Amino acid sequence: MLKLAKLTDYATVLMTVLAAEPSAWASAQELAERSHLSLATTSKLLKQLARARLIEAARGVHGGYRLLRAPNQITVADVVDAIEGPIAVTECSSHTGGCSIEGSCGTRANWRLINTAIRGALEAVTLAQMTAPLRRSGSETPLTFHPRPASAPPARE
Amino acid sequence: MLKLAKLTDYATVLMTVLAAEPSAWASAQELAERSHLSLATTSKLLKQLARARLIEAARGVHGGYRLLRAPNQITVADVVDAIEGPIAVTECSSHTGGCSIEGSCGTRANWRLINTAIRGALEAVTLAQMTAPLRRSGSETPLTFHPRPASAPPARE
DNA sequence: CAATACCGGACCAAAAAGGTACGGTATAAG
DNA sequence: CTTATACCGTACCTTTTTGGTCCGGTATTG
Repeated sequence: MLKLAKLTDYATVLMTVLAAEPSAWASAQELAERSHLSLATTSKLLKQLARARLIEAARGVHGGYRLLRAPNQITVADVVDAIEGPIAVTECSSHTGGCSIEGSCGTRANWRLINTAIRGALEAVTLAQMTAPLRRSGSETPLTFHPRPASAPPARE
Repeated sequence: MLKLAKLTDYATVLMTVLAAEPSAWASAQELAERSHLSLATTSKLLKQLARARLIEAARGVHGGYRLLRAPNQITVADVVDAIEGPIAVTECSSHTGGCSIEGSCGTRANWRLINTAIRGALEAVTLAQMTAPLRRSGSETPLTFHPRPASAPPARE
């Protein structure tokens, strides 16, 4: 468990499809086909992604959607935020109050840390990396977690 | 979002309560009171934790529960596993098959990495740390994520 | 044998997630 | 200026998951 919503997963698929041709407009219809999702679901997700300002929308005959930032400037964390809202592993890991044992519970701070670490893991992977089949530099390539995703990985263009 | 179940949160509370006196037996009744949870819910969770071999149970008049390992040998990941089952951020991040776009989707490997990183974050925090109010060595203490925790491996049995 | 306590499920209600539908509005072509 | 395309907003419904409770059974102690 500790899984994220299916729709979030779908959203990342859509985003990677969009990342394949960053500057071209693609209609919801097209994207639905390419991602093997229903048009209705696709539309719903695209709307949410547009509202979160990850993609931009254009109406009209030749309208559609396209990324608003370069694939290496969009992280998985961005997509999760867009669909599920801010990450909060536990009730108390983000906002205070609402927990009945607030006073006696000394674990809040630790949850916050865990939360931050998880977010870091999601921020460490960009769309550009998701589209690339993963360069393997060994048998297993552990995901190194840098608090800030600084450098741009080699986009396959 | 990306939150873990409330019951998992409760379970960690129970575990920290147990960690306060690692060698003493405590009945479900007692634990329920100390954790401010209902007896029914407490029992259910304790049963699951016992089945996962994180705690041991003793029946009879002076029975109860207690930790099966030292507080610094039990991680948050263990508790999550016990209550929610193995961590799997997406459908495809653990087992193969079942995904309709399995073939065309090049993101599986990356999800696996993200999954591993998240698990690492959960494995990096032990019960002992959860009970301690967190030693702060600065303004903010970021949780350093080591892909492989050297000193305290999870090693479930 | 009686009181204490854990064991194993079944069960249910509430909440969340997944998915669909529909009336509305902007754009561009003819 | 009409029409076809395509996004927009939101309401709606169905299914699944989650949270929580209850009960009959078994082991242990005195």
